Amino acid sequence: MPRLRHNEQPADLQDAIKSTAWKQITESGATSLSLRGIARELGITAPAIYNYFQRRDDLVTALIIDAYTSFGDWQINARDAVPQDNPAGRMTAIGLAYRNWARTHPQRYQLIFGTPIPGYVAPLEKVFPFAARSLGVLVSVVEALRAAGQLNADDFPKVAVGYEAAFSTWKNYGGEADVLSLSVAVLIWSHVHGLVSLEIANNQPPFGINGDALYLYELALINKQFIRG
Amino acid sequence: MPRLRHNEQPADLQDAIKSTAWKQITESGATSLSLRGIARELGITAPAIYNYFQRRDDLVTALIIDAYTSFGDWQINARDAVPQDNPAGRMTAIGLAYRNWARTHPQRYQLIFGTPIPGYVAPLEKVFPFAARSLGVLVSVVEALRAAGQLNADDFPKVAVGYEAAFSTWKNYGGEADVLSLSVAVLIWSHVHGLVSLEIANNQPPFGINGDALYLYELALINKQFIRG
DNA sequence: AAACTAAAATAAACGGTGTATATATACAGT
DNA sequence: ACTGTATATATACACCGTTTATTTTAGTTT
Repeated sequence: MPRLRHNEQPADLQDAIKSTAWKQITESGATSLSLRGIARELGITAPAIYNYFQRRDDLVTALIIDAYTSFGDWQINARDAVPQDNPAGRMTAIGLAYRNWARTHPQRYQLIFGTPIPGYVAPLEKVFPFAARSLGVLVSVVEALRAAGQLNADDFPKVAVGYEAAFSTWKNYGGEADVLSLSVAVLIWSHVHGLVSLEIANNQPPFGINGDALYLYELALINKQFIRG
Repeated sequence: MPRLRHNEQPADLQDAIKSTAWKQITESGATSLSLRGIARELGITAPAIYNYFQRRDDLVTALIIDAYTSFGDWQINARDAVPQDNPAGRMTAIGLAYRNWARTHPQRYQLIFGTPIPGYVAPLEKVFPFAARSLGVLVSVVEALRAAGQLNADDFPKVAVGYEAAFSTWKNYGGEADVLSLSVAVLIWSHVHGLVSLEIANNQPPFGINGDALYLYELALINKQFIRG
């Protein structure tokens, strides 16, 4: 037998390419990510990268998966630091962790939720499991609230006919969450995402409010809206 | 006197460049905007564009200003279609208009709130007046609520010390709005922005909720939270 | 140990981008 | 007609992702 294939041997260069990519993203932003730049820093030629990533977009996808993994870790750790019998406290904890992660890793946040790479569109089938792992933390907290009879979402809109099938996609990746819990989680997610994305992208007009206080106010609003008792 | 300068004569080509840019953005997305592509379609050479826009980024800024103007128009029309003595109705109207505009012009929305152009960062001093005109509509509705004693935001966090000065920037462009009204407007804006940006970017997991119903639910939440009476 | 074979690197090139510089052209005022 | 300037083009540079052909490298087999 000849030389082993990549996926059968320790992929040193593959890791080196990714970490160099992260280094450049951290230093100069995701928009200036370039295969040639990575190769330059590694002392190799650009086409050599194609032995490890068939396209630039495949590298970006790998980076996005790394980012989602890091994000999901923060969410899991934040949730599990609060006792299981306190879902309201867990909700606040993961909300704070959401913003903290985004402010600690703004480039990663942009990579996931922005569109910094020209022409790149994330392949859902590859990224979804890792995105689901992250959102799944919020879903699990909503589920816990529901199980404890503390979820205040009686008048929540029903999922439209024709979309139930799409929910099974989630179940394949993210477990057995209830349809209502998923829907509520998406809306809560959109609230924190709205504030944080504006803050990270610096799109907030420069009449800057106290960011910490405003975010805490928002988390309190979420609790007031969706948690009873 | 020699030939007139651009800004003193009918700027045919300047407009042609912009509308060709919009055409290409609409057809193939903002990420594939290219000066050479525009020149190709106009039958001129790429450097000729530099007589009208000193940099690619200046063209993008002009496009963003156009987009903000269109967005602001929708906001103004939506607000003024509801009687002045019904600020709650006006709030819902501009909320619906926000999403309708984004869904009608997803590329324009992305151009303003996404980062589709590699390396581009909007020059705040040029863009701010037009952004302020758009957000100013929401601010004006919040102001009307406050004036009518219907604004429910007693426990809203105060603006942090050191930021008051930044508020005067807003006043220069956007008028005499109260600091509290501005703060509340930003939070409301972040709510609709969170939902709409996820919808436009297709970042919402594919267990799609009925988008219309969910958005209406969110607008109802906003009314419940911030409007009394 | 030598020969073979396939993986992984390089070299060179293609078509694309934004942009700077130098040059040609067209037009207004004297 | 001449002159000056605005505006076009021509050319070139430095990037980019990607493809092709070629060389090097290293493990397996004889």
